[in-house]
Amino acid sequence: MSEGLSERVREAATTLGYRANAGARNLRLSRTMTIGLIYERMDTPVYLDFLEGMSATADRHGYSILVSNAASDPAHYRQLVRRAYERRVDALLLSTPRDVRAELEPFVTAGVPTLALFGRSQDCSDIPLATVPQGRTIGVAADRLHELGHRRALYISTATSLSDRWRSVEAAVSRAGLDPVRHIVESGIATAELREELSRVLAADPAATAIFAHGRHLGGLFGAINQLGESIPDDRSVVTFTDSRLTAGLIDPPLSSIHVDTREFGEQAIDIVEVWLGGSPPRNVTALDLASWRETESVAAAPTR
Amino acid sequence: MSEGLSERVREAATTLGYRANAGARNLRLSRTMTIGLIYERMDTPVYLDFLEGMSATADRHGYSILVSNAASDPAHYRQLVRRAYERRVDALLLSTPRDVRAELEPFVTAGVPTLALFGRSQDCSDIPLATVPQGRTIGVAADRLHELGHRRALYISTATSLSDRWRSVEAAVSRAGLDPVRHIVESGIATAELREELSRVLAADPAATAIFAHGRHLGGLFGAINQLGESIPDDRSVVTFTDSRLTAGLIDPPLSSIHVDTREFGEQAIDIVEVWLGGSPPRNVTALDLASWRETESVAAAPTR
DNA sequence: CTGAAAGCGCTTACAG
DNA sequence: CTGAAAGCGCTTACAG
Repeated sequence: MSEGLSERVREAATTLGYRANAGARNLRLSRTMTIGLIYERMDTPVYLDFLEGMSATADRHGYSILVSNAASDPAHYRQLVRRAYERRVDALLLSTPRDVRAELEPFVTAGVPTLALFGRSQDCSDIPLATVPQGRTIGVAADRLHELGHRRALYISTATSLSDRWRSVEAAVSRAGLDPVRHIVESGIATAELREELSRVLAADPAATAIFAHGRHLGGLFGAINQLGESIPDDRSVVTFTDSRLTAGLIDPPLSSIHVDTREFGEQAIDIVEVWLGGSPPRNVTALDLASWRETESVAAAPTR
Repeated sequence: MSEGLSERVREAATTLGYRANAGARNLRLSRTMTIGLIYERMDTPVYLDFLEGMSATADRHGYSILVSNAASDPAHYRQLVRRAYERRVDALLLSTPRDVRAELEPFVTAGVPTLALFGRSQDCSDIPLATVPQGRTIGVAADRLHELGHRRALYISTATSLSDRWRSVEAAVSRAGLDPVRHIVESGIATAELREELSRVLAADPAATAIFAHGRHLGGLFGAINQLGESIPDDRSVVTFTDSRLTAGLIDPPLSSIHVDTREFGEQAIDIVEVWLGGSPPRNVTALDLASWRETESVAAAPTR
């Protein structure tokens, strides 16, 4: 075939608008160039950061991402896993998988890369996990708070958490020489209600001058502190977790945080999968060093009695 | 075939773990049961709300969603459109398409449902658009601010916006009897820098007691107001746009807003596509009535001189 | 009613 | 080097 001919064919293809059918090609090559992502829920902007990172690297490797959301429904989660298998995704990323081991069996049997993210339940303990351990960084924060004179730390969160952050906080805070206390908040509580609840908690515990809280409880916390006539950081120092790039611009001065680069986490998750597709499965748990302590004006010396 | 046999076959299939290959089935049926979603960027949590709504309805109809992100790169956007075509998505949702008309041609020719979201550039004016018009609601807000004694409204935003909100604000605000002024912010500006910039703007314009600002500029705005020793709502009333469910919990008291139910928008976008797949294309622009005025303590009577 | 064949749109090994 | 055939895993129209 002459060079000129090949050129003319190419030209004709462009003119006629021929575009190869990727599905047909992939059927022939028995792959789909598709990576499944199943979210257990979509309740924090951090998931968009993650998706952005994933999407960027997957794109670069020619993969497309099939996202879905179980919306906190375990049965739905299982169904989504089955669907992902029917679609023969080349790899599956699972946000906090819980009680889905049976549905994952076809993937495991077929040797399809299947990676748990953020956390996983007991039954899925043989499914490789990628996480960003925050214990060390929480330790840095706790030490700093102790240095600033704080002696009692309050951790605010909902009850269930597969990533089990309370244990990390409790351990790190005790080690630093502060008393750890926990306040459990009902999941999905309204901000106004949370404000009242935290007002009582704070009023009853003036010694808890260091506070760790998650993004979704920040509004209620600020409201409570305000309502009590207290202020940040004069009366209470506040630290938050994995703040999203997308919400950072909402608070000024910005909060001190156990920061996690979630976008980068997304990129590295795909890297792991990519290597796995190349034949090397990851270890049972891959700890990504993506957490860092970010100190801002929301943290200061503990008030003197 | 006896009923018992059919039952035994079904059983055997389950035991052996047989799951039909959806790709092969879809090739035969020349469809993919896949809907493409291309984001021009992923810079607000609102996009996760939208994705959640889309995902829920698409799921219900048996469709999967292929998301991608052009990350503000026009060439990348065009490439993603080509990729979506190669994958033969059954329908394509485009967040603010701009200068991609040529790449959309194969979809248009093939009669594949292709829907623009939020806004579209001039060249894409024949691609049906779904939006949530906010003019009326901005009018309600403006009237309310006038009623509260405000006479000058400041609108803060970046320069480019396909949805062109400034025109709506300008028109509505003037109609209500307030002077509209605009302050253009550099895209991607840091919160601290924005705080300084807005401090100067506000100091120079004490009469602008009503302020309209987007989520990403709120931190800087709060900082500026604080820095000037002013407060909300005593000195300035603040209104924001399409606040995300995901960030609502971050601010207390909550902000007044031109609220848009973005999750529902996602659901209805899929409904439109679903009807289109059934044979009825939508009108050139579908205006969804999903905006509402939410008044909170961030808005109050204008200060008396 | 049952079973084999054709075909969806590709790629690749193979014969000419 | 070129061209026709086989096959990826399904569904459906068709012959027996």
